Amino acid sequence: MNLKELATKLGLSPTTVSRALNGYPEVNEATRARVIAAAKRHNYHPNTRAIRLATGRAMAVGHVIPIATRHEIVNPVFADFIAGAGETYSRNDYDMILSVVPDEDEEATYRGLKSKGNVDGVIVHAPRMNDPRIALLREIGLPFVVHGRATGSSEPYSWLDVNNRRAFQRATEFLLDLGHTRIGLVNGLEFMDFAIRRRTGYVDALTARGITPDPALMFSDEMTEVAGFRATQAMLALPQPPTALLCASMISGMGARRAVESAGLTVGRDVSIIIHDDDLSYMKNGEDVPIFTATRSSVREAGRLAAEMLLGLIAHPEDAPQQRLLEAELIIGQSTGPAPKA
Amino acid sequence: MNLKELATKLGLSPTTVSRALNGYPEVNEATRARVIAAAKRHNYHPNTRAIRLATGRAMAVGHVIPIATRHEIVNPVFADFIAGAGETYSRNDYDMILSVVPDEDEEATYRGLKSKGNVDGVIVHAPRMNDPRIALLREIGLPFVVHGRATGSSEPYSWLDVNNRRAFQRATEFLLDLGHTRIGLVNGLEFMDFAIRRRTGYVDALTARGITPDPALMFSDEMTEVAGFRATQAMLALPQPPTALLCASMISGMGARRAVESAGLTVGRDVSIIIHDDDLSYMKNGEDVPIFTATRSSVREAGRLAAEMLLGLIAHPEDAPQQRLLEAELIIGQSTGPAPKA
DNA sequence: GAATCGCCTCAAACCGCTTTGGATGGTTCA
DNA sequence: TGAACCATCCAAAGCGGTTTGAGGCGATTC
Repeated sequence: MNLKELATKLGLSPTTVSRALNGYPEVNEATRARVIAAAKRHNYHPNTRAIRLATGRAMAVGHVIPIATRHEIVNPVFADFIAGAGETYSRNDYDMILSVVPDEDEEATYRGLKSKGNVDGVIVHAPRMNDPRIALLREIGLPFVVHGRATGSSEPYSWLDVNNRRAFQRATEFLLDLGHTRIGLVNGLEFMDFAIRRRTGYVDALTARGITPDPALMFSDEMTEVAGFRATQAMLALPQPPTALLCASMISGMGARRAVESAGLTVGRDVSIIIHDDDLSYMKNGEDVPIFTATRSSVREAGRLAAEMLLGLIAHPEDAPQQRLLEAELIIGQSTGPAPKA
Repeated sequence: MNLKELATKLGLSPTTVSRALNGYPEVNEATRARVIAAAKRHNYHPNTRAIRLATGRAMAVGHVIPIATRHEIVNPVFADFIAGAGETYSRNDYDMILSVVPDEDEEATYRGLKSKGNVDGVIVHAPRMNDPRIALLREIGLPFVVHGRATGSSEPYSWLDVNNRRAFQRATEFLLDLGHTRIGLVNGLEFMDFAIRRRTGYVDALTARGITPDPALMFSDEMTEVAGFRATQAMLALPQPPTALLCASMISGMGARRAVESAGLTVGRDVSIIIHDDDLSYMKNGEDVPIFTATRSSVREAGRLAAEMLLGLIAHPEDAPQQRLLEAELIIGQSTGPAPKA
């Protein structure tokens, strides 16, 4: 059933039927009702491809997921971020199209998306320092929202981020208040913007209390279980091992836990651990009582909001770029305690 | 730059330019070369929307990710599966469109996808027993491949699955060979097809050795850390606790580990653990020596293959349904050992 | 009674490509 | 030498909608 058939069946022209269904005012309300009823009865759904060609809009947004060719790692937060964004898109009848591309093909992918016209805008994932994608997207004129920020970009652009610096600063202060002074950092890769900011927060908090950050206590790697394990194991082997750790994610925190326990120590007593918790649906940090003390911010909610920002931008491209900074909560769980007496 | 402009610029008709670019034989090779050169020079990319309307093909496949409204859990294997599938799609110039929908809206989503014509086929995720989606998709005539199988569906359909029964059977046998007789099962939700099959494999192996499966040792829940923890904790509190566990995923295995260790026991000595390892990129089971003994099958590879099957089906809809059963490897890690002497 | 005005409706152009059904001119072959 | 045949190219008709510009028509105004 297409528009023309429906129109003939109703004894109307396609024009009128189209207008009736799309809520244009120049059609009699009685007629409109009749048309809508018929459309429902005949189960008429306008062909998306035709709408897209006619209107020039793609009614779709792109998410380009870069795969680091070296590590081949898909960041697990994508799943939840996308679930959140997807909710927004469904509500607005937008499609979400995902491109999984080796990071060296990213530029070509964005250009293709624009020139072939299959999306109206994109979400930029995993921004790095001085991320070239921002200039690129502005150049080719594709609306975009960055999930995170890109230190080093001068011109304003739209982004949505968690206050990573503040979160790790507060977490560090919390540990300091508990009497810890040897605090280790199990950070993500430090060319990623969020990791840089977290490190800054950590360093700032230490410095503010007169503690000189010790490079031997700062690790930076993929946020995997194994990497968390290795970093922790290395730190625990030091002459002056840390009594507390800041971990970049739930998963690296689990690696840290394994290292602590396989060293015969107990988490929360011998070694305190604070993680950053993205509140992933399949990776809940305990139930009533959180397993880990954590800085928490829902990445799913971030997905929802970022998608809304993007749709807004697409609807009003002339608007100024939007920014939104979310604060993480500091939630107390079972993995932290006072520093052990020396 | 569109086709018509390019044609005028070349002094050719749109027809010829289109044919030249699409490799049709009725065009002089010299002309073709000239056209291709001009297209490159002017950075011409055909408008996807127009192609789609003209050809009637969407050049896109859909992945409908159901969100269980009750738990709101996004299965973490999606990320890797989709990364794998995405590779296949990119190579074939297909778009991947993701719909994240509450499971009660699933049927409407599939129908909409078909009648609005935005995809040429779909991948069905997370099949359950007697899954209604199979009949639905056949009815509406949308090509599909199921990731997994749906016990109870009579008519043939295309699927790609891991031999879950066999994997868990072998894992159980391996534990039996090590002298374990009290073996616990920390399974996924048993309305999911894969969970049913795993349980069958486990039960079969026990029965074959004359051991009656003990309901007190069989748990079924979401595959989360917390669920793994709880199930394990409950079993360890039994008068006759298990000396070995089969866990449905790396994540539930981590919960199990936490429970074992917080009971003051040691994994691999007091309690052996075997997990199923989907070989997720961010959740590697150790490096040289695996952390967990595991049945392993790469879900990313599964994504690649399933996508290939689907594209084949779309290209040749008349072909008979395809099936493919992947075998999981049993890899030995540090989490298993002989049964402790009673 | 003619002119004006709103309200509805329609025919036709258009979006940018593919594809069908010729047209053209040069070759080949009987 | 004329017919059949290629090889090459083009005009035009879609694909299924949206949107512009133009009426038709009954009611109102002067």
